[in-house]
Amino acid sequence: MASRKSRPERRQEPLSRERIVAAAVELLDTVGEGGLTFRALAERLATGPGAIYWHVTGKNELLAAAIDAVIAPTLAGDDTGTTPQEAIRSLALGVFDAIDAHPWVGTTLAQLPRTPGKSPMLRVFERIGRQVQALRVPEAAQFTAASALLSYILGVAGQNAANTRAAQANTDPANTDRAAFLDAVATAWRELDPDQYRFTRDVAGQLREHDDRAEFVAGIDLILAGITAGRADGRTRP
Amino acid sequence: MASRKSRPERRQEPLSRERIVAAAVELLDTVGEGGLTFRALAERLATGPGAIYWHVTGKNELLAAAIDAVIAPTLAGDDTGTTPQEAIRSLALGVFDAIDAHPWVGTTLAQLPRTPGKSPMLRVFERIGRQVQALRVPEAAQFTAASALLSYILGVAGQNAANTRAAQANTDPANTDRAAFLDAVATAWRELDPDQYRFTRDVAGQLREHDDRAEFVAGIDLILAGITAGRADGRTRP
DNA sequence: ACCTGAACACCGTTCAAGT
DNA sequence: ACCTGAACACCGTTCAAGT
Repeated sequence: MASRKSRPERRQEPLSRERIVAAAVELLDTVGEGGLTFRALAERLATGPGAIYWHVTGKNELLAAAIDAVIAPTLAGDDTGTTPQEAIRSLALGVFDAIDAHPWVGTTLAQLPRTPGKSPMLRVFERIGRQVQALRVPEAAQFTAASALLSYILGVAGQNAANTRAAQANTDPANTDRAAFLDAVATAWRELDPDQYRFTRDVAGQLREHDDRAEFVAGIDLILAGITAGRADGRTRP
Repeated sequence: MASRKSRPERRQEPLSRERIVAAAVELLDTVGEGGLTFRALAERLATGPGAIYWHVTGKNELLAAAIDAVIAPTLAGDDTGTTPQEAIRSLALGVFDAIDAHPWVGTTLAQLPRTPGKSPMLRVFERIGRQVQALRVPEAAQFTAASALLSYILGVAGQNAANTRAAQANTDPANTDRAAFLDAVATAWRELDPDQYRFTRDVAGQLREHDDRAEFVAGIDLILAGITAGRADGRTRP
């Protein structure tokens, strides 16, 4: 009685690369890295595992696309009107925040080759490089400077992902209490052998008031200071 | 006739954690990351897959132990009699060379949590930290400095592993011609859209005379310069 | 105490067959 | 052109049963 022709069912939208990647991101966010399975993905998309292969060559490409979907938006911002240092800081923080929100990104990101097009890393590299040029770094040193910044960002990304995973393993998966995790690490560090781990014990206390994000920018500033060291405009915070 | 009691067969040495880890390293070195399988490992040790579990809790622990076996020896050196900068450089290069010789280390290393004991990363952190203290970095900044250096090292490790893998994928697995790979990347970079990838195209030429190892130390020196910036003894190369 | 190896519960990927 | 889902060739891990 209601309607002559029933509307097309919601779940019968045609499959597409975008829908698949979106579902993959959702799966990764909710179930974690181990949860991304062609079978689970197929079920979520109300189809069979084989269907996905028509739109995507395999799991590697799917993962790369998922990472790209999460990282690319953070690179949309505009750099004009700020100092190069500020631009690099906000660029780096954008990547940091994206990884913080999607911890699974950090795990894989660091080991994607910096190949053209495919990898979002090349876009980050390019953006950093332009600011390095704006810093008037001599041409021969530009590659080194941009690479160092990118490597640092990737290193922190990996460590951060490892920490989130460890935090989730220690407590129940629902409770990602970062502070409690840091406390546990600090306590463990303080119990290390004083002869073998003098320094680690010394800095264990600093873990308590530790802010991952602030620490991350501090590292960026350290590298920026190194890049501009010995120059008239060498101050990092202008 | 030869001997009354036959000597125990070579392959019947009892299983032990060390033998298992050694076999795992060998497998990883020869067949790569995907080659480390409990079945393949069991075959190499002339036993069943289940036997391994009596000595090792699972694959994660096995991988961590394999990494430890490769990294730990590089930390054996003595730091006395050199400047802190030199000590940090040689420490970092030790890790770099170990990863270069065993590319599979780079993939996993970056995502091991810096937990006590388990991870070789904590030992590296400790060693770096001591030299940071020797650099007379103010106490409040020591953690940041040591963390930045470690993150950078881990980031390069991951990138390096990714590059070796990409190089092996492009050419036949036997031929890990790094130079040819860099050439291919340089060419690809030069073909990028000039509007979108201005910087990357600019530095593509530098890839040709690029030396991974030298580039790595240059980055370390950049961070060291940042750490000591603005101080009387601020020069990195004394 | 230590080893064996079949069995369990999964994977990614392929591919004939359908529409 | 696009989808289906059974089938293939694997995994890590467990565990009864052996010595």
